[in-house]
Amino acid sequence: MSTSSAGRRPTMEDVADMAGVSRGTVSRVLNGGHYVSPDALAAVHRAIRKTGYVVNQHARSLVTQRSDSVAFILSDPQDRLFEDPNFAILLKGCTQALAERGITLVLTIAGTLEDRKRVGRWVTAGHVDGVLLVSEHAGSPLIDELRSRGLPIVAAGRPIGYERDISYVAADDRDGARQMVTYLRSRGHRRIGIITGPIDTPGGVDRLAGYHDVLGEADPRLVANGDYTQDSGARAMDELLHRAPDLDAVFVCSDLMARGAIAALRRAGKRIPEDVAVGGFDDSKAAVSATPQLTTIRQDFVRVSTEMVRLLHDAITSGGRSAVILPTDLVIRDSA
Amino acid sequence: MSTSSAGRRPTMEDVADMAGVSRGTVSRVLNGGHYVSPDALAAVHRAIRKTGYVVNQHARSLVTQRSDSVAFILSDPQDRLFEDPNFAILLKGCTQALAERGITLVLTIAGTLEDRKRVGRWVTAGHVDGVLLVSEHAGSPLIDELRSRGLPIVAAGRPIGYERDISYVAADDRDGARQMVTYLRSRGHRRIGIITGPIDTPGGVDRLAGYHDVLGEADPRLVANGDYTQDSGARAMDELLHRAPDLDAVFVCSDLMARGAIAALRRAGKRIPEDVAVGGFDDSKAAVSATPQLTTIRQDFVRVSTEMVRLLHDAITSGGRSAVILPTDLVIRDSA
DNA sequence: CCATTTTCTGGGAGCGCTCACAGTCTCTGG
DNA sequence: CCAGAGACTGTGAGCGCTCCCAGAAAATGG
Repeated sequence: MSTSSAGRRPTMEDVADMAGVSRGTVSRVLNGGHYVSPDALAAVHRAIRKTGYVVNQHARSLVTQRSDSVAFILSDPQDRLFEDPNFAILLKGCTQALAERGITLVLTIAGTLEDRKRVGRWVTAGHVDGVLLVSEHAGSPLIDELRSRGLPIVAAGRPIGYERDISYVAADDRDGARQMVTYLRSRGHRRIGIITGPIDTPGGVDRLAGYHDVLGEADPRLVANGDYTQDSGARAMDELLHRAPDLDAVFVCSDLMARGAIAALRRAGKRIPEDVAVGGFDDSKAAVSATPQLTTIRQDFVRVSTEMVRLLHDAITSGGRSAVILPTDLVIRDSA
Repeated sequence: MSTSSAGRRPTMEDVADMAGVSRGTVSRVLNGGHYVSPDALAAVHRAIRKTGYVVNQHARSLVTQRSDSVAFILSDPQDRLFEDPNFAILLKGCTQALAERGITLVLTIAGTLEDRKRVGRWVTAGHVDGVLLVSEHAGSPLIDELRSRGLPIVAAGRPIGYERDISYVAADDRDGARQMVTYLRSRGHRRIGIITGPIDTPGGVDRLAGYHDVLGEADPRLVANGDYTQDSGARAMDELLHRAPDLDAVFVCSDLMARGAIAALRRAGKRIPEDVAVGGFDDSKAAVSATPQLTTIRQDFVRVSTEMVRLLHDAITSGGRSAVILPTDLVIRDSA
């Protein structure tokens, strides 16, 4: 027992001594095992098992300048996202896709401004090699800070105001909205309302833009705002019914809001889809569990997550930025 | 421009040079600023701002053996938890409580066995100083691995089989169940059924134990198992109605399952609470949004999170383990 | 006034790893 | 039989920080 003292966590040196080789050989074994003789390889593996050696990530990262981790930063002030089943898919998808590349995903929440600062410091201190940004609202100082450090970033959804600066993966919100409104019109509806998402989110502005693409300027009384929650959908629907009692269809920019809108329509004595047709967006679980089942727009979140990871990996290894827009599809069910 | 080259990220040395002091002084400023003259302090701060210096966490951790981060490990094979509003409260609470101590919380998901291995390696490599364990099922190799590395651990909920080994914070499930069943009996119900959670979770076994505490061995036909999902609650209720059509009350071990059970009871033509009284558990949002509103058992998750963080912090700084059991309260609404 | 204490500073050592380089040893083919 | 090309190994340097210690400078007390 000359070198291996009691409480200390074993180092490469300990492993090397036990295996009768040098640090360098142990390192080679750990990093792929090339140019290592079978004997040495076996001896090192045995020594690793015996000592219970685990690499010291800090020492490794200090020299490699890499941590093999990326952060998934959630900067939604509310916890809206946790209730969104699509979010869980996105998170799982990213975790999975990164794991395949040997990278660990860690999620940090940065709801408050103070959180954002703390997380910014944490991230720039070198804990991660890159960042996946989710639901970052316009004008957040976090993006600027990360950018100034040269940290690779990929956003989920179009990062308003930063389209030319950071990579992102987004569903084609605008086209999805166009598809839905076109479909509603093709079914003979003429007074088509819209309940939008928050106007500081891409899903808010782009889906509204798609609506206008098809209908032109339309009647401003047919436009109401929501915030993606079920309650806000009901409230916006009430408003719409009040302002435009003759409306015969409504495009609701999220399935959850659509549920609220349907409840409000029912309360007003409207039948769906006979009196008012309802179109949703997301094709989340809420779409099929609603009555009637929602006609909606599907976004492929599994695809979004794999693309995000691909882009981030590219950015980490070779730099550069790019954007990917994924198609959206109309899913016809019973509500329209 | 002798030292500060272009692309390189600034080091303490750069800051020291610019401020006209030594590395040691910069380090002192960064770590509290004691024994530093006002002049030097100002100069260093100025240099830090000018260079945009951020500490290299790997270099620091390599010597301090600390990372000032802790992991929140989610090892639920399903994504059940993401739909649980209480989970969001727990996560936010822990993040907040840790932030107050200058520690960053990162969440990692370890659903599959492979994930668990990867996360185990990641954690033991030194990325974090401690671990908050959520919904760890009995017999997971993760606990053993973390324990063998001497990593401080605090579990949320009683860690079955590891009660003497790792710290934990739990609500008093057993007493909560007792309160509910006692209440149901006090309202005149005599055939009281139970829909349990998974029997490999503390919430599953302890709430059932509380039920038996009050009712003795009871009729085995009155016991059905669920898995905390709404659907499983409905299925278990159907089963119960089939086996014991005369039951006049049911204690459902989660609010979400209670919603399912209510739906099943309705389908069977039962009125709630007149024909069958229903008691839930959790006092989640689901409890108040249900019709009728659920009589349930409240657990204070904010308190759970602060206690978990306190215990973990103690464990990190001074070692040792302990357990905290928090009281649960009966909340009477309309379903019983 | 000098002897102490207290404040403040610089620099060496070393945390545990990777990487580049200089070797050594074996196996080819001419 | 020897030159050259592999295969394999050990070692030094250094990543960027903290910690400790020695020493200088300033404040204190008798």
